[in-house]
Amino acid sequence: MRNNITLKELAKLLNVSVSTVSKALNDSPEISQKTIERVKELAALHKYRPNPVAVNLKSSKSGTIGVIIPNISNSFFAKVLSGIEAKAQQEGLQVITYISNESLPREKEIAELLTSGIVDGVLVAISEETQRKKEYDHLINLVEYNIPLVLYDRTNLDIPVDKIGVDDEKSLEEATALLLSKGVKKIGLATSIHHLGLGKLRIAGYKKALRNEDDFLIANSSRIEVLREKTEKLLLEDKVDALVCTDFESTMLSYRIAHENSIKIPQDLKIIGFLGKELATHLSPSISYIEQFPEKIGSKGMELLVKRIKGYTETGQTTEKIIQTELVHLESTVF
Amino acid sequence: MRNNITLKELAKLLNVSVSTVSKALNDSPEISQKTIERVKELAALHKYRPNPVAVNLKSSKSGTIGVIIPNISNSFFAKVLSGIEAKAQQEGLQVITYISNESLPREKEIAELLTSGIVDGVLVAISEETQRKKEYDHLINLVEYNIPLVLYDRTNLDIPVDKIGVDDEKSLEEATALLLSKGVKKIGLATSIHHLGLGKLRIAGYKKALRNEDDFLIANSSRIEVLREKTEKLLLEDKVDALVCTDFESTMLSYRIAHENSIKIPQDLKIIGFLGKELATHLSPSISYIEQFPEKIGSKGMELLVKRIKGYTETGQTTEKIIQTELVHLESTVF
DNA sequence: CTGAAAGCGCTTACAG
DNA sequence: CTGAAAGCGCTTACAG
Repeated sequence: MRNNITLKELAKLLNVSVSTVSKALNDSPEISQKTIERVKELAALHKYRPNPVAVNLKSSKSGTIGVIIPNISNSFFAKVLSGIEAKAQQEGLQVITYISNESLPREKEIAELLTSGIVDGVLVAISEETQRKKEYDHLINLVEYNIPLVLYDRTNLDIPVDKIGVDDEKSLEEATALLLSKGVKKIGLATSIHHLGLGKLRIAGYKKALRNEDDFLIANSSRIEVLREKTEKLLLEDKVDALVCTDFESTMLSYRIAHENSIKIPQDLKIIGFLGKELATHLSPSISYIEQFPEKIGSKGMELLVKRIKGYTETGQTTEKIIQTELVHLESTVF
Repeated sequence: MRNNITLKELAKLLNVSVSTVSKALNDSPEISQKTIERVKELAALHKYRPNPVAVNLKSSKSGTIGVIIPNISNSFFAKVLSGIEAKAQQEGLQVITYISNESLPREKEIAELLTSGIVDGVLVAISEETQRKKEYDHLINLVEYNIPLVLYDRTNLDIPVDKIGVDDEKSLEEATALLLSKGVKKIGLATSIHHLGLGKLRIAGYKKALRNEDDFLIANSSRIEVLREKTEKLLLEDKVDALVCTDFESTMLSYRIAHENSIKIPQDLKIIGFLGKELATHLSPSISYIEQFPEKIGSKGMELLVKRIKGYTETGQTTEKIIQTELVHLESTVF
């Protein structure tokens, strides 16, 4: 049953004033070396730690940043959080996590909460619903409250804040182009996220690489059974030689359908998908995937935010960073 | 460029004292209905929100709880966090996330940080290194600082705090027993976590079900290549009819080895593994798995913590809860 | 029913 | 070099 000692108590023990103790602990040049030493010694002895809440009240800084995550069970976001956390630790900042569960109302609630000054800055990946309904007032509101804001991953919305994203279009364009360069003729695309901004960009990349509209072979549905039918058609009727998949669901489904129909990967079918490294490498055969470096997105996003908080960035000027993706070749694209 | 209005400013605008405003907003019976209405109206107009930092300083509560997570990329922990978050939201609490990366030094740092009273309570799953070295002083220290502490998931250590865990031994015992009851003869076990408390318990469950030592067929190694060799031996030489796997790594590896050697699942080999639902159902064939209900662990853990914080639990008395696991049958155990 | 005062634990401009 | 005082934004026992 221990209690944290306060400045006041320390001062009493030392027979000096609270101000002197405070200054000594902060290495103020106003205080003599001797006093500084005396104070620090006793402070260490009693394991004094400044009450962060009181410090925050004085400085009107909370020393914490808020992170809004659409879905933490998505390993992409879990890794982004990991990157954010690591950087925060370096900076001596705390991370408060908010999970929006892809819900706009929840996101609004969170944003509302954050206007009370509970955090010094916010990192947001907007929810699916927010993307669909294009309602950004709650985010703009944060900016008006002078709360530094950085958008990560889901950045294709037009509000003037710092952004850190992935070049989603380019990622699938390059993947598709690579298959073409290897002489693959029929390349299909499977997607369960065509209705999201993210999915649209990835599909656009695929189309850009193929150029000719007649070559587009797309299976799209957010309903798994429909997507299954469409993908089966691609594999069995159109007999595609390769499939690029825009997300976990479509990647795993394609893999499953191939297996069920004894279509051999990579001999009969190449696959490139979006999966985390652990999963992609552990599948059999392993699946070539597009690495997005989520930890890097987290840490770079945090960097942008810290600059903003410290006022290094000019107001009225925003930065947009793109983390380049990388196609990782595994067994599913062996030629 | 908006700024949060303070009680003082509100008081000036209303020509009443700060105390009156404060009491009115808190529906104090000391204040007349008329004044309460006037105050609330203006507060709403100016979107007044109490500065949480100041409130915390008065109440010496931070309104936040800390969660120490060994590894957020592990989807089990991500889901636990999700459960914690959901419950925290109900309780109006903030969640500060700390990732220990399975490191004891980092865990100590975090614990040290938390003694400053930055949080009202802590949920901890200890790191692997902490488990191995059995160093718990930093946790005991938290208790001595009167910071309510709840251990989740990794709970087999002897310190007197509330715990919320999984019955790891029973989970594999039941899984193994089920296979036996279906007439499966040779049941092997693959594990990459035999050196961890968790792994030991799961292995103990397997042994308990089999009873006879001569029947134990175990492939264990934390080095993937060694585990591969041992598991191959189990499959190709010992010709086991079923494999129970204690973790992601061993489950995926077994699956992969079976595939490489054209061993048909479930015809030639049944598999029961530890995987998240999404992955287990999306594999082809899908893998029967042991559901641990991580969200429930999170929310129940949070419940224990909240009770402790509110002082509903008697000091000196600790609760230990176990969340029952459930074997989910998918294609890999079709008979 | 309303307000002045003290105080939560700290920092800092100012005086001595 | 040290200390008294004011103040960060709030709450609450006490007086009127």
